[in-house]
Amino acid sequence: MTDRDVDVLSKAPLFEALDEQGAKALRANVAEVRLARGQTLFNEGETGDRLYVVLEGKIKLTRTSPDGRENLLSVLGPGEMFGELSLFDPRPRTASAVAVTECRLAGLGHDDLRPWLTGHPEVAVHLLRALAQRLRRTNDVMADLVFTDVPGRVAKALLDLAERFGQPSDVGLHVHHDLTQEELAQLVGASRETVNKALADFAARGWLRIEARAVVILDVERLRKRSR
Amino acid sequence: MTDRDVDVLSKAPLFEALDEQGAKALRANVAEVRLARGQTLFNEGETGDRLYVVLEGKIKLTRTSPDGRENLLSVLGPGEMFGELSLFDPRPRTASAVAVTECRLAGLGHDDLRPWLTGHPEVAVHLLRALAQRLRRTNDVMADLVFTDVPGRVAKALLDLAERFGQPSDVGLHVHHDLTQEELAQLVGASRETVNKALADFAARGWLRIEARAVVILDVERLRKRSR
DNA sequence: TGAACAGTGTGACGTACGTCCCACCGCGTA
DNA sequence: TACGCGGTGGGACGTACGTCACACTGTTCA
Repeated sequence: MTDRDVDVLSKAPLFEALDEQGAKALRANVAEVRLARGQTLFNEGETGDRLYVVLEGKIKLTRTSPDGRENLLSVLGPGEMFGELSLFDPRPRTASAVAVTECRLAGLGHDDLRPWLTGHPEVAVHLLRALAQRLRRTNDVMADLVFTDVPGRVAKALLDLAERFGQPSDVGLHVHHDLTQEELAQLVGASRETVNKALADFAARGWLRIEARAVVILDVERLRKRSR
Repeated sequence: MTDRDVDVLSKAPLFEALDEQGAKALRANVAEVRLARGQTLFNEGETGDRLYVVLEGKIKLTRTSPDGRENLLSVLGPGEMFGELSLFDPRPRTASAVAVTECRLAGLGHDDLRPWLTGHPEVAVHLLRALAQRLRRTNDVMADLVFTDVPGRVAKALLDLAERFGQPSDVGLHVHHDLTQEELAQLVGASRETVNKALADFAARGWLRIEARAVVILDVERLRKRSR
């Protein structure tokens, strides 16, 4: 594990609560996992009690409806944690995890983590806070599904991705989200075609430029306005 | 606090992890709150760090969109907990709590609870599990919003309410949900009119009977099938 | 060099559901 | 008795968005 990895890990809610010594001890238990683009880490319905933190690359969490349609819960980048639900609540996974780009993950098993939860209350409290934040975010997304139209949701999704993966440049805010328009559509709960049209419309207005698996946001303010 | 209240409280995830002695000690800190139908306990945007458990009656959690439209997150009955997000993650409340029926609540403040979180790891772990379950449920609801049509969501909502508030009788499963059709509509993310039509359709098919703020489910199986 | 394929761009068409209406019913209050 | 008022029932109409269809591009693999 590189220094950079250690740095990324320390930003995850799980490690935030630990002092240098504790973090070091916990790090000793992580198993590193590497995935190629498109490779799946685990599938909906499987049992599993491992939690992961993204070290490098991007992972998507997806659900499949009975009739085979897909729904993208979220896209996670470096420092973000997932898979913890099955750890706190021992049930089959309710989502699949698939690599959006080549990526490296830090994995921690139930047995490695349990002593930290029971022996270090600060850790549990930090995790409670992290889950509470997630619940809030999820409720926000739900409200958007009900109240906001597809272009609005696309705008919001882009801004969210920009916040986490965006890189400012002289020409605009470069968001290399690595998602196909199909995946973007699954993320906002719409069809690929309507998402495409929304993007084309934004581009025609000069708010952004479309690139392969990326957009360059030219007018953040307009986009933000459209998202509400 | 009556014996019945003690019984109800003990089913809340917060108390589940405690032994008889611990539960007794924690109960000593609860403040009882009474609300009349329609009365609001707290509002979106307010600060607050109290957690509540419903002792009797029903509470709804609602969010209001910027343009004034309402969204009903959930309806909670006896034994169910709410308001804990602001306790774990100290931010303004993101939903309002309003009494759907006359009701009584047990309230616990941050200061009363903190020692239990840090001193009794089982409590924190139980709460983590409760939040994980909530997150799973919320994700389910989100998937329904994307994939299921309004009648399907209505069917699902009724079955969910039936599971929690339903009382079997000779004629059918009596679900006294205490919600107006408007509230039901806000719960499933649809307009009052379409929910009404869905209900009328179900009734015409003989799957249920509509009553004031209640339904009697006559054919659970058909309704379940329709919900998928 | 071409064939196959994944991803994108765009138009035509159908429909589920929202909005706008109004009628009706029961209930409390003047 | 009449009058509002909150809630329900249900029709007419518009539209956002899904589905289908097809053309176009760039990339990979014979």
